[in-house]
Amino acid sequence: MKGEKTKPSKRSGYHHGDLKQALLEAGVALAREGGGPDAVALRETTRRAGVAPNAAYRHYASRHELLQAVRSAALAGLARSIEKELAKVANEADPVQFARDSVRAVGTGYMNFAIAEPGLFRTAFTVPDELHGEAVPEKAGGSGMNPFQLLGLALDRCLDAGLLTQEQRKGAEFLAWSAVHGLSMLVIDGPLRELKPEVVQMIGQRLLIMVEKGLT
Amino acid sequence: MKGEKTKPSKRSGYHHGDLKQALLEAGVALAREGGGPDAVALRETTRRAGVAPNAAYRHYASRHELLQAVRSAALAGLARSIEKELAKVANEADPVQFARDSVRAVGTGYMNFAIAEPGLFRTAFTVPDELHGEAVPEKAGGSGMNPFQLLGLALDRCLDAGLLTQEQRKGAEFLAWSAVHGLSMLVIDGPLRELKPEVVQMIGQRLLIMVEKGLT
DNA sequence: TGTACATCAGTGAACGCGCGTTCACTGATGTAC
DNA sequence: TGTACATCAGTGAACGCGCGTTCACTGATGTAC
Repeated sequence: MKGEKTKPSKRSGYHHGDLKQALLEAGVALAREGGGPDAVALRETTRRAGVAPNAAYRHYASRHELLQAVRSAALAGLARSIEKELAKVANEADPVQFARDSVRAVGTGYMNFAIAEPGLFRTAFTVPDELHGEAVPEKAGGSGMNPFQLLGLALDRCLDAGLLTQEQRKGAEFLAWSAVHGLSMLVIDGPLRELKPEVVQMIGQRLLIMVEKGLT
Repeated sequence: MKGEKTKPSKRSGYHHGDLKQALLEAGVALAREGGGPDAVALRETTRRAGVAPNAAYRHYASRHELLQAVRSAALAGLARSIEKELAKVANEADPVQFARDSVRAVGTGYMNFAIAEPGLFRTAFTVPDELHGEAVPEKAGGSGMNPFQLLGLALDRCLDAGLLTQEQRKGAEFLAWSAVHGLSMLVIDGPLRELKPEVVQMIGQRLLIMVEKGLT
């Protein structure tokens, strides 16, 4: 047996094994701990991976490219958080209740992630600097849907259940998303940052009710 | 006449005249042009003011303190934008319509500022790093009310007009604010960033309708 | 009104820092024969 | 199965940059007499 190779992230001599992945993980850790994208420094990332600074250039063309990978991972994490909440309501009988709960779940998963991982959340919403038409690769984990698509899914359920008209459904993503995104931001960065968690939780629920009522 | 002193921002020899103000203005310009708080570098600020780097320390204890001043100015700018919209509806007959329009005005002024001055908007919502109980000085321009207070004012009008019950009024700031803040963020930094201005404008109006309906 | 002097507001040079990136290199790996 | 060699994935040293901040200083201003 070639047992010595089974430790994937341990250095096996001169070669690393999977440096690209290790760098990505280190970058994610930095974004998480450092509270945002600025904390993802190429040098510090390589330091964490136990490698010379320039070794990163074998796998990423620049610091910016590494950051985009981290951003992608952060977005995937957000998606996973939403999916986790969605899974809880996956088997409902009443389609109307099902649709309502789905929208709620998306909002809850979104805000949960923002509060639990503010650094990654901020990183996920960093503007990609050069906005050349990127097709959103969205690799890691889960269903492969991004947060926006998951919200669309939940709203489609409202449409199917007759909660929303075609007219109302159109562009509803933007409205619901805005509300949830805004509260998340205000809680982690803004003036609501020192509110107690249970208060935030309550406001979050009221916000979702407002969205439900306001959309129809 | 002492006409030589009338040019306030022109250097009058060794002494500057009003360096503190000049630094603040340069800092605001940097935040505006650079797209956010990171662009407010102390050295660059002094360079703009035509002064040695360390001269800044006569007026601000640190880069951080300068940044807080810039942040304060940005917040004041936001308040002014809201007040501008509020002023348009100041003289209404029907109190219900007046109240509705007031809330709309606050939201519109808020979003207008975010879109017109994204750099200042981002700076306004930078976390003050050390969150020692700052009493929000809120000096410059206008009524002296901050954006949050202006929103509260508009919502009070809804309460007065009978649009909102006491129960509904409570904490309504957070809900309305979240929606408007979220759309602003998504438009300037997020996935809605390449939407055409007229589309954004329309979504903004729909969002405000949603808030109105959702709050009651 | 004129002078002495303390105070204020600026200068100039230097510090150490961490950063992203480039260069020429070398150790390890895998493939052809 | 053994060896030659191209390729790959790392090293080590150095670059220039802009930053925030500190130091000892000096020019300008205002006040007391």
